Amino acid sequence: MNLPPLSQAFVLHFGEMGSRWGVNRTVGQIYAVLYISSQALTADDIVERLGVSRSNVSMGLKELQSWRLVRLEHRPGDRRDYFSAPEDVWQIFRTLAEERQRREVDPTLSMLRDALLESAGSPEDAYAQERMRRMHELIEQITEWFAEVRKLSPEVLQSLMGLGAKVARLLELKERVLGGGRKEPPPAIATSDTDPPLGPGP
Amino acid sequence: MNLPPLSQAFVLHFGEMGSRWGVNRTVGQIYAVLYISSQALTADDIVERLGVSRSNVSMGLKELQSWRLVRLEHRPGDRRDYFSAPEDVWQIFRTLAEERQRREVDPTLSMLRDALLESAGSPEDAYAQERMRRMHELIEQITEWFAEVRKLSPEVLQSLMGLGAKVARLLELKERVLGGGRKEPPPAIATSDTDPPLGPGP
DNA sequence: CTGAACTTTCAGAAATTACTGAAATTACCG
DNA sequence: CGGTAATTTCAGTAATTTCTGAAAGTTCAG
Repeated sequence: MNLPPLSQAFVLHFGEMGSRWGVNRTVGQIYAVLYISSQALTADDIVERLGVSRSNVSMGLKELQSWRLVRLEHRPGDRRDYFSAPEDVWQIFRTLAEERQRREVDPTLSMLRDALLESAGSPEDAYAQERMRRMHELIEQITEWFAEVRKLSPEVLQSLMGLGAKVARLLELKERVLGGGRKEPPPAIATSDTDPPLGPGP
Repeated sequence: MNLPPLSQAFVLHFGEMGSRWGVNRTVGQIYAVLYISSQALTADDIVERLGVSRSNVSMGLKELQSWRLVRLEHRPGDRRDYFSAPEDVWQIFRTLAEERQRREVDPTLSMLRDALLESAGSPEDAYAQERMRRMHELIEQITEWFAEVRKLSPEVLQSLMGLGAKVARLLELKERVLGGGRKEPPPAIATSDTDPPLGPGP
């Protein structure tokens, strides 16, 4: 590996972390190299910095492109592909969240929806189905919330995050000022804690 | 695998998904079996349902315990260990988020902090360090926000999620009502989009 | 103690995943 | 076209991870 010391530490760390994620070491390292590079790099630049095979880099870049985490560009009079990682960290975060949603959450939602349409053929399955319903409900709620939040500009989002839990106090404020002018009526909100117990299974 | 049809589909799916996550197929399946079970199960019950070795189940349960996703209980007059998955889906979500924070985010924050304390020995490293600073900033902000949000009760949290992006409008409302009575002064909020460009590297 | 019931550990086998170099393919230039 | 510079694919190998059965460990009743 051919990198200055700080960069090397960062790249090695991303290699390790990559594995805790859905990507392999090399993919993590390639992304790290691009993230801290001040200019776009060719695949051979990356080979040179990481000391892995050209084909490995090619595959890694392809995977990073499928995550929309790297961008491909070209230079006039140069046939090579140049790769770079978008700079805006908020945008990176958003992209990551979207891709994970697509890869991890959507298939699960879809499986749960299918299972909820079937009719249970045994008491065990009936109970299982009820548990799936609860999981489906949760995931759908979080998914919808996140889709909404994605519409906010980074500025507003940052303000909200800056407020942190104080947002909860805003909620009370709203109640006070607008006097419960919500779409849904204000009866006690159902929570998992207050859901009726499912009762013992078979 | 010895499970009724709906349960089996769910368990198989969790096995697949487990791999996209940081856990292996068996661990995912064990969790799934416990999640949809109406009562606590012994390790041998799980062996029976999944058709994997006893030792594999033992290791998987240990891992799930380290994630705080399963709970161990005992019954009077029975020496065996009984395992169950907590019922409350919100609590499960919270636990997952906390563990991932601990395993994926905290080590990265720590590495970044260390790197930011060093002094860069080359122009490349100086640029890399600046990029790391931006990443550190983002992660820290999101981490703090999440720590705040964790303090909210599930009820309030659900209300907030129900509001979705409408929360942003609350923000404007607050400005209007309270007239900018914030801790921090209200100059334009710095965003990644408006950060000064770092300029070309070396 | 002893032994039965249960759980954990661990070394090696099996399965999976990652990586490489060679060959095939693509893109472009003259 | 033919040639060259680049990228991609792929079959085989290397490395890693997962899984198992056997052995060791633990707990508790008698």
